Amino acid sequence: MTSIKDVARDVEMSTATVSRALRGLAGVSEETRERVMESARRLGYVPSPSAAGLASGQTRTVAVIVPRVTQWFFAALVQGAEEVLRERGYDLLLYNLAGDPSARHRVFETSLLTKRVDAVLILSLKPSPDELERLSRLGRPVTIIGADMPGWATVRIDDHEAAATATQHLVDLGHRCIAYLGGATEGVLDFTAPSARLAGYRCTLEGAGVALRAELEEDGEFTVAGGQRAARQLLGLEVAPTAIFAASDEMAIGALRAARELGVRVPEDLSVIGIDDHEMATYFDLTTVAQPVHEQGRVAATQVLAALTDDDWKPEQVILPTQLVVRGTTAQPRT
Amino acid sequence: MTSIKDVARDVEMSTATVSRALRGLAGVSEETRERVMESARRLGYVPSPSAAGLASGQTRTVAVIVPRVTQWFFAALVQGAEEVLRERGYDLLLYNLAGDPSARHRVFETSLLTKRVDAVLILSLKPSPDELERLSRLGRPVTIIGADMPGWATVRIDDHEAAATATQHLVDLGHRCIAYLGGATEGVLDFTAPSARLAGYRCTLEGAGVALRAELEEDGEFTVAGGQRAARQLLGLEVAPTAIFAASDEMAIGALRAARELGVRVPEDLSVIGIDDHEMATYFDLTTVAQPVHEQGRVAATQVLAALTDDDWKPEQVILPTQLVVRGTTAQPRT
DNA sequence: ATGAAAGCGCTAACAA
DNA sequence: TTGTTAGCGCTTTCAT
Repeated sequence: MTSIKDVARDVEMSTATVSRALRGLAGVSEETRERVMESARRLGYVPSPSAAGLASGQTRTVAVIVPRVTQWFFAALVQGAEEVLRERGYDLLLYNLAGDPSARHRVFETSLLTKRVDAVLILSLKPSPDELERLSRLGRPVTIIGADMPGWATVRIDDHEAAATATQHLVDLGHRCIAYLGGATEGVLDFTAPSARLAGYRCTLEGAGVALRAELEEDGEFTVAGGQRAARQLLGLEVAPTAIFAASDEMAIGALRAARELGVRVPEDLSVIGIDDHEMATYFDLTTVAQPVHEQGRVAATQVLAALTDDDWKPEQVILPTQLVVRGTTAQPRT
Repeated sequence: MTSIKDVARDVEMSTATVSRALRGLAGVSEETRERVMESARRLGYVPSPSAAGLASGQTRTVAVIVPRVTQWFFAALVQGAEEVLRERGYDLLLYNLAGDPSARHRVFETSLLTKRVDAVLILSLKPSPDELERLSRLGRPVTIIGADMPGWATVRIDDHEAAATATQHLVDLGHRCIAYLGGATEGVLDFTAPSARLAGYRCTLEGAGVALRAELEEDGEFTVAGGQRAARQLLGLEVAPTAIFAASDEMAIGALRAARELGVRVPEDLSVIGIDDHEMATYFDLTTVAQPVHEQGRVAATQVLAALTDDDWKPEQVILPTQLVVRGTTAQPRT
């Protein structure tokens, strides 16, 4: 394996100069740089990240912690982040928790990350106080996507507003009996979205003078299957809703499925709206509040890299815009 | 940052012994091992992967190269692989090509991989001869998922058989005018599946004494949108097919969408079958030939790690079974 | 069972 | 602009 020494010998220079030339640092004559580059190419030289990391303390690697890559939403975030990282020459170390509590424990507690990565990207997970403590002890930039944590660098949408937009759309159509499909609003595995979206739903209904009914708020676990189960429940109510606002498109898709099962026509008998603009949303003709998923991944990666290079960097809370996308699953209630 | 030296000093031993004790190597007294462990814990010692990598030449990291994480199929493979890697203490470096040719070029050509990972997992990509050449020069274990490449370690399903099963299902139902939705069967971006599935389709039709019609074979690009476009085309034919076999569930979903658009009823006027058993398949009530996606990721990771540890390891071609899953999108043709 | 010592391949501070 | 010289924090012979 050819090392920097081989290149140095080849161009008859010190390894220091070769290192500088290869990394594009200042203080190297143009001629030298070219000779070094040419030699490196000719000899097939590839730098050793381990050696560079050991000597410099920088790994040019970013850890991305994701709840579950198989969910389109998280995968899209990862993809956005990966693009930016790659462009800037950083590698992406993927930690997929996939619902395994021990995996989460290991990543955070046993400081797997120490000395291994330059920065950390946390996708749609709300770290516990203990985990936050460990993260800050890491002494490395951390950006969190989808959480509202003052003092930390975060990227998210305005969940309250997004939910309000969705609910208002239903209200504007004339619906008064509107159910909510959400998820757990507390617990370690929670993130900001569920509670903020629930609040947005409630506020809007109250603003419209509609009384809240506890039995119209169901837990759909943010999955298709959970949404289907919860919607089945809702549609079986004595006073069934004429519309369902699901806090995620996957739950909304589950609701559509439940409606079909029960012979409830959409949008004639039931309107359904989600949040996300999932890649499949268009194929279900689902009305939704779109959020820039891919872009959030990009912004988060950009932010965390900025923290690595800018000296006067301080954590920012970035909020990206959402947009109502009206498709075919919402309509006026039958009179 | 506490290093191995600090621990050595603390237990009044050499760093060599501490290193051995920490890694569970033989030749360390039980008492010493316990003292070392305790001290390491107390001092909050975390080993440096860079240093270990530099000294040992092993990074305990595996590169996973994936065409596009946002596609459920690939994400599920990644998740399967990640589980196994994590269990065994390996990290996963994700390279997402996402259709960016320069990304692919960079990963393979500029040997981003050299000195960085112990092994490589390639998901559903058929490396070009040039890329194969580079991979073998890596001198590291490589496992390829979804390709049929004798001499290399591969994990896949029998694509020919899967396609035959799907086609035969339609034939058995009485269909004679069966269209095929596939993808490019050549080019660098191709993998084994498209051509093998097309062949399985053709063989089965011929076996059933049904004449092939070129206009019934369409390119759906293995995406929902592509499938929809291609199916629209097929359904507009003068002699339109009574059934469509899509080589992937995503294309099948596109076909369902096209049928709905055109007022073609499924399964009354048109039967649709896919391959994969995509997570959404059940919500579309899609008949399909299921393949063990997650499991293929696990097997591939297990295989590549075995190569790392077993001395007498040689590349194996693993083929995992598929299974017909009949749901509601296939039925007898109307007479 | 343990230790001494020589690197692994690079970066960075200091000199020249 | 370039070179010299120490390491970075481990692992791994080779001794003992």
